[in-house]
Amino acid sequence: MIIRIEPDSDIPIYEQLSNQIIEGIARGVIQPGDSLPSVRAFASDLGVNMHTVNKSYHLLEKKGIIKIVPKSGAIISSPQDFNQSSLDRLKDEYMPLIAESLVVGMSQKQILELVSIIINDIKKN
Amino acid sequence: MIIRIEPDSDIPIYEQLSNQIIEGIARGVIQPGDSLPSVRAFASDLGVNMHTVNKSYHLLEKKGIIKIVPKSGAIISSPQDFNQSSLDRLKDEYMPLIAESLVVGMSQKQILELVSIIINDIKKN
DNA sequence: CATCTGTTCTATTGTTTCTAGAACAATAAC
DNA sequence: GTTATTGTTCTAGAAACAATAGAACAGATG
Repeated sequence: MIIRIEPDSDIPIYEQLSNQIIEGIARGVIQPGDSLPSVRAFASDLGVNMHTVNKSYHLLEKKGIIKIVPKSGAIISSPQDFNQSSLDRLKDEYMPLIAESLVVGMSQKQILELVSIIINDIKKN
Repeated sequence: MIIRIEPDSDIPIYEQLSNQIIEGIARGVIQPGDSLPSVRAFASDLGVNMHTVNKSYHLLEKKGIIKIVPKSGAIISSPQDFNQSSLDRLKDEYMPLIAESLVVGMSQKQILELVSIIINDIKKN
């Protein structure tokens, strides 16, 4: 799995990493049951600090996407295990983005099309 | 227009304010051509610092949503004035959210439904 | 036993966020 | 024309966050 970190981005490194891991799962590059590299190995690969990777893992665990088994590894959870709070959080995160899309002049159709394009782009992998 | 600021949120105040202004425009509570309160008056209303409101205004201007006319006020732009860079930025922001939705187990249909619900919720105002 | 694992602790550095106060120049109001 | 208001700019400080670094621990794996 190829991870691309941009140190000068306004998005924190630990968030970039979390997002790309999520994208990797969505694309099927990583699958439920698979385990992520150790925080040390991953940090070494990416050229970042161990604690930064650790923070990413804990963010993913908070989102319910992986399970960190101490002294063993970080394992991708099954989609079945998602809960209502994840849905509520996602809705809150969609709202400002959709509002901005409307304000910027996009129609409902255009927004749904954009979302469809992104979904299909992910799925065809 | 009612603005609700949560000082203890993990979302910065200036971003909360920007988001709610955007939502207000999307809902039609504020319209293109309308002007926003002065940074001082708004800050006083909200109980925050003038510079925080100022930062919100500049974020909105960067997004192409308002135009700050020095010594005059901040005016809501028309939707026609949006540009390609806004679209690119929005696409980048949709991506991680959609990927997470898929990972968490939502189907394409469910995602499109959620987006539709949010759009209609905004539009019916 | 030795290694590797995630965890925890202290520490430092730089950035961001928020508040604060003051001053400036141009516009608007009277 | 004077006054008040406007957004802008500057310095400054506090607090939180982001990222790095090094060390140590205890449990699992080989």
